[in-house]
Amino acid sequence: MSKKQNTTLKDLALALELSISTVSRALNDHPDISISTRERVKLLATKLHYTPNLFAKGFRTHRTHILGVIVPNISHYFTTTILKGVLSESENLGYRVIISESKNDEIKQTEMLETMIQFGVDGILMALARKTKSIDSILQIQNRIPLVLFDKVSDKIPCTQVVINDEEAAYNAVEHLINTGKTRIAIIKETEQSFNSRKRFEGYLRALKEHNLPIDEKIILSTEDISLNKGKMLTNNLLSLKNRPDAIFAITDSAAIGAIKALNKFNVEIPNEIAVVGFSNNINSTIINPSLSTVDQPGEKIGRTAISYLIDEIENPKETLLTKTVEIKTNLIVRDSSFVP
Amino acid sequence: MSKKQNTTLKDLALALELSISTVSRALNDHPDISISTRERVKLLATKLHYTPNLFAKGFRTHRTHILGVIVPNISHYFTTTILKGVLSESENLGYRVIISESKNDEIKQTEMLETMIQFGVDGILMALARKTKSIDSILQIQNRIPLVLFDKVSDKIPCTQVVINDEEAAYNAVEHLINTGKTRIAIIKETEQSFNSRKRFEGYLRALKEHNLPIDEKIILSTEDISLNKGKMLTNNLLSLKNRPDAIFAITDSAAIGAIKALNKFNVEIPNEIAVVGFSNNINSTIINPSLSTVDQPGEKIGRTAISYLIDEIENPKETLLTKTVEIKTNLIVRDSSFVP
DNA sequence: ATTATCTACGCAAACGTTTGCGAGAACGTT
DNA sequence: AACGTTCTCGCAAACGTTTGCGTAGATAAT
Repeated sequence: MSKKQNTTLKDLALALELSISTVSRALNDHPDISISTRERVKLLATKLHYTPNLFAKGFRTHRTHILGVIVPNISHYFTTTILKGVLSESENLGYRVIISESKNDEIKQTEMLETMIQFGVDGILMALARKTKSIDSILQIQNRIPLVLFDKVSDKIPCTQVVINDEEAAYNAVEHLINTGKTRIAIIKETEQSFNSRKRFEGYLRALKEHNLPIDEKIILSTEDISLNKGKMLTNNLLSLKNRPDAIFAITDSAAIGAIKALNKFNVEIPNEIAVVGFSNNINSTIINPSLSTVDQPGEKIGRTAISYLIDEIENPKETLLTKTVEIKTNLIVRDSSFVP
Repeated sequence: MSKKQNTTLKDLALALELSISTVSRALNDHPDISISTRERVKLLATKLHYTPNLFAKGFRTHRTHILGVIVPNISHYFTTTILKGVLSESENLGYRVIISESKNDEIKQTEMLETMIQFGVDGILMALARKTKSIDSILQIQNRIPLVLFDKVSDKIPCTQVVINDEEAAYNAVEHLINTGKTRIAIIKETEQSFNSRKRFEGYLRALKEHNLPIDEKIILSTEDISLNKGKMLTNNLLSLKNRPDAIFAITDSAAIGAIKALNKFNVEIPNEIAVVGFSNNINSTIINPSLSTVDQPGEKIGRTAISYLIDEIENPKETLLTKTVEIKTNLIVRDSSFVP
């Protein structure tokens, strides 16, 4: 009904007795326009609540100021903290974000890349779906628009990648256990060689080696799809060992919580008999009893830096694509599951 | 480098020796164009991977096929399940979604409404920020584009609102406690009269009345900002009562978990001495020990129906704005915190 | 005085699509 | 044979913005 016509450049031009092009340049601070007229134009523009028509603009400049973000699963708490950073940073820099879930489905993932490009996003930020094989479609995206990877990354894709220092974080976690007097530390990890799992395992190994502790295959457990239940089951296996471990480092919080549940069930004293450390700082980690020691991943910071790199690449296009890994520091949060007063 | 020019209507027209307008109409199934040419055009279009330039299109039609979604906090698990539904349904119907967080800040909320409109969204879906006062700005939005509310709604805004049947859900939860033999049921709710809290309280009262149980003000507890810690504190209060309750109905899972933590601390047997029921079916509800009985809110369904109503309004504009409340059924999940074999 | 340089602005095309209007061809009607 | 319809299609304008180019006037250089 109230058609609330937005004011356009034409309106401003008419009112100021200038040409449309001059008004446009004035608003964009083009040096061809004298300072005085620039100010005159801007004054009226704000007075009339002029806001540029984003379509006409994007239509001309092929820039939409919209970013695409693809995550495997939006319900993971860690993901949402990243999204918080993504949203706030991009809004600060004048961009909006459209989000999609790949559900760890590679087909869907490439579909999304396509439609996002079709929707004209200026750049894409994504965490790879599990077991992403066909790098091709992703590489194709790259000579269309900038791409930045985070969390789930791949060194086969030449772009900037924002991750945490998995290896060091795991090293610190295991070292912490060693410092509390533990000498036989089990690990629960993924079989499937995900980037994160591999790095964390390396950190685990380095910590043991540097502290001259033996590495025992029997307490290095792997599972295909790591989860709370798998954590439980594998912990049961550990408990049935003749030579039980005195600590468990689980590569993910859910597995760690499963471990605690299993230990609780068999009345194993935590952390005295067996300590537990997880990874991610889920909300759950304070719900479980005893509360879980874990590696905190600063999600917001990851999101913010990933976005800032992406926007930088959009606004200052580089000639060559190169892999650049940005590592965000994590920090260990010690709680009751590993705390020895 | 490889400028990968997208094919345009012009290209098709040239190749087919037709005019641009005919090609356009053919692709849009305009009756003026003969079926045979329509097919010819479409064939070549798919062969050449023609995809319409969304900007030019939006520029002309003032339609972007982008929806705006505003939520108070993206990190709430319940919110993410809703978003799952929102994303999948809108993608099915050919729309994309841009998401923003209001952080329960009313100022930010109205800002976001503004910039979303500026970005040309076709419609907006939102959950109100807590204590939203100035309905004005929202009403203003409404005569620009369609608006649908979900979860946190207000009957002062004439639009369709998708919510759960709070009253009935609470009724069922309390009735369940009564059926297990409980007769003195406390409630932990919000003071601030949020829509949800009020409705759930009404359900609580109705359940007691219909089962001829007395209503005792001393076990009706309220808090301004409901949380895990508040749940703990209020439960401590309940425990210090001479006449303790034999069950607690907390209006939110976090408060219920706080209650369980407090009960565990004082070695109160759950559910025999005091049973607990929460509301939301957080992930946490299975982490806590004993596991929490709670009301499951089908987030995905809420998201999907909200989106489908929104898109319907976009594609079939109504003349008059009217309040229409759509209630989604919940169901009670009984776990150990209230289960009596 | 003539020419070159600079400043400040306007003209008009272009981006790709949709759409009102008009018009030729084919057909049937009288 | 003249006329009215219907079916297909093309012409051209329009959406709001950016931008290459042109240019009038002012200033500086020769």
